[in-house]
Amino acid sequence: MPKATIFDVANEAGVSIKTVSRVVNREPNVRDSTKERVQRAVEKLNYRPDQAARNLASHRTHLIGLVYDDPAVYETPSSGYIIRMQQGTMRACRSSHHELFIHPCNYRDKNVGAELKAVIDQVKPAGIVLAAPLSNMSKIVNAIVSTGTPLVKIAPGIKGGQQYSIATDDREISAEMTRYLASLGHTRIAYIKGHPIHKAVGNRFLGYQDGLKQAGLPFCETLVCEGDNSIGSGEICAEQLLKQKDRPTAIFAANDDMAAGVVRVADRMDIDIPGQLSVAGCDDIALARQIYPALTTIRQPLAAMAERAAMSLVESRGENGMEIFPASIEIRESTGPAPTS
Amino acid sequence: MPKATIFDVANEAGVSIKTVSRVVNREPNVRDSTKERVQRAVEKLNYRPDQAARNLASHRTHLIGLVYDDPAVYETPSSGYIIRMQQGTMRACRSSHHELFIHPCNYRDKNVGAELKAVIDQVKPAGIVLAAPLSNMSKIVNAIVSTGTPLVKIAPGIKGGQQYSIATDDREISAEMTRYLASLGHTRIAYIKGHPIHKAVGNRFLGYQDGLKQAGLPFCETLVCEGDNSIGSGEICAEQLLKQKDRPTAIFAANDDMAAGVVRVADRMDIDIPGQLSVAGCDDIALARQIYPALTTIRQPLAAMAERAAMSLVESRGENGMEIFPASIEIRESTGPAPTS
DNA sequence: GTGAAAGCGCTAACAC
DNA sequence: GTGTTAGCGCTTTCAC
Repeated sequence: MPKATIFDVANEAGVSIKTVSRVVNREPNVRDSTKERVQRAVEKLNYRPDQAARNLASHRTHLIGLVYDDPAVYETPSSGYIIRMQQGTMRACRSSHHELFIHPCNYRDKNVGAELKAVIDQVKPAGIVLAAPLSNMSKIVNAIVSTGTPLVKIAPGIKGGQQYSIATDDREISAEMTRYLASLGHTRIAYIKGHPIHKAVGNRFLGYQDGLKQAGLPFCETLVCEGDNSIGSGEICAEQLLKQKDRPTAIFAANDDMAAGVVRVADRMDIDIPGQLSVAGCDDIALARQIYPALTTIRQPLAAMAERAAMSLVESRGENGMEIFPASIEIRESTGPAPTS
Repeated sequence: MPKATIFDVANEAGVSIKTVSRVVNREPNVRDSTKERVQRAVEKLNYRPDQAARNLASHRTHLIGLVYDDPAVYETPSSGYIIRMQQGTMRACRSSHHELFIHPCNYRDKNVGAELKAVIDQVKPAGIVLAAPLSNMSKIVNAIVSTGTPLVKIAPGIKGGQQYSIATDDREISAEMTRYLASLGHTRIAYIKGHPIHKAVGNRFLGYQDGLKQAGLPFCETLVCEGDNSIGSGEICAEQLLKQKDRPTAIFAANDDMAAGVVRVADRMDIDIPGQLSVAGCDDIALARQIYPALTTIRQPLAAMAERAAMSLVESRGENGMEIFPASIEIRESTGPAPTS
């Protein structure tokens, strides 16, 4: 049988197509009895509104876009972060009958703005979920905003902006992790900073300094190193940190990938984790549990955050402001008491 | 200025809308001079065809769907595999002005078939790229085929079916890996099988047996263990294999995740890799280089395969048959000469 | 509460 | 080669 249209349903129910449209779109002003009659007809004919027609007439679609920086291009395969975001947005899409399209892009490219505009213009998504670090780049944000498409930013790292944001309390939880390491007896706690372009990750460094102060430990420049969020940069930083004469007994990295790099170097240098060195990461991506020893890390509810972001889009309450999701410390195998040398 | 329509362009160029349509869609039978005139008008008015209208009139979209099993639900985060596929299909989409929508699904669910049909019905994608192991499940394949949507299967593991397939020479390359291990002096080479639902991974076991035979080594039941493609199952198998009195000196796992599990167990049991145990995986996902020691593995050009799949869809030559991409052996840190006990 | 009619901006079929 | 004319299946506007 050929696909039923809105006319078939109207015929079957003995009403006009407008009434069918009202019922299908849950608009008010339809008598209950009429509504029921229409719903029966819909069932009977197995009617499903045609999206393309709907899109054309309404100038909107049921597509949610997830826009993120594509790390693959730069050999920093922190895909765990992205996968978790995808899962969250996907969950929201499923429950709201939307579909998800993904658009990895490269912020280093001069034309990202124009590219994004073109894509949005083309797809006409119902909304965009914008992942960090793109969410803290005005170039990107403005390009999306200029299309008039609803936007939610994930972990923009800063308060400003007229868009709704979803973030975690990076600074506080990082302070807590630092205090936890101090509580294990570590006094030389090193820190590996992330890529400076990523504002939210930058907040973690502030938290590290807070934690040090709260634990009564001095901040020491030589115990800080700057990576770029990749495993490779974690390795380079770890080598630098661990070849010092008075080397740290704990290293806290601003993300799990860099922490994994530290573990690789320690393995290679035959430094026992956590016996001689404690390592902590941040994000709790899958990798944290895949390596040995499994990483103590900060669990960010990324999927939940992304799901919330997508839901706020489909519910399209044009909120602004920021919602904070609580992060938590996940203690695994890579941290332990400071060595008693 | 309001968005230009095909009428505006036709006016500007002094032709009919059909001619504009021809030029925009690169159809033949347009005089060069007319074509140029139209193109100038398009430029001038910055005309971009409206996708929704196009979709409605043509009953097609410019969306490519990537359908895969969502491992997240089952705590087997082998996301590396999926990410590589996404990258490949994305590349094809970019170069052909398509967008990518992703649809993870769960083959264990009774209703996947209906769900897929509904989604396809809704989105009307130009084509579907179907990842393994879904590609070897007739329930899934038939559901998609019944919608009439072009389909390309990735690594279906078997020849049959009327759809175009893209695969690697799993069996041969696995034999080669086995011979490589034998050439290092290993005589007790264990194998960890993958989940039986995954046909392509099953072929690797045949290759292992081929390789053993070619190297003149006996096949030994007690050196074979069956996992489910997850890290956790790799750990369980490794424990079983390594607690034997006459334990293997090499373990070849049917995928990288399980190989990573072996590495975790060896670390825990203080077995040196590759000094006392060589470990080899398959797929070359990012994880293979993220752990220490980095895994010797079989490099599958997954992204290239997925890209080819998506391209064949947008070029919509209704091919069938199977295209084989060559895999290669990637020697890293986890394999070495057999111990000379 | 409900319906009639007018598009939305394109593609497809066919005429010229 | 090029143009004409119908739709595609909805939403919107506004009248009743």
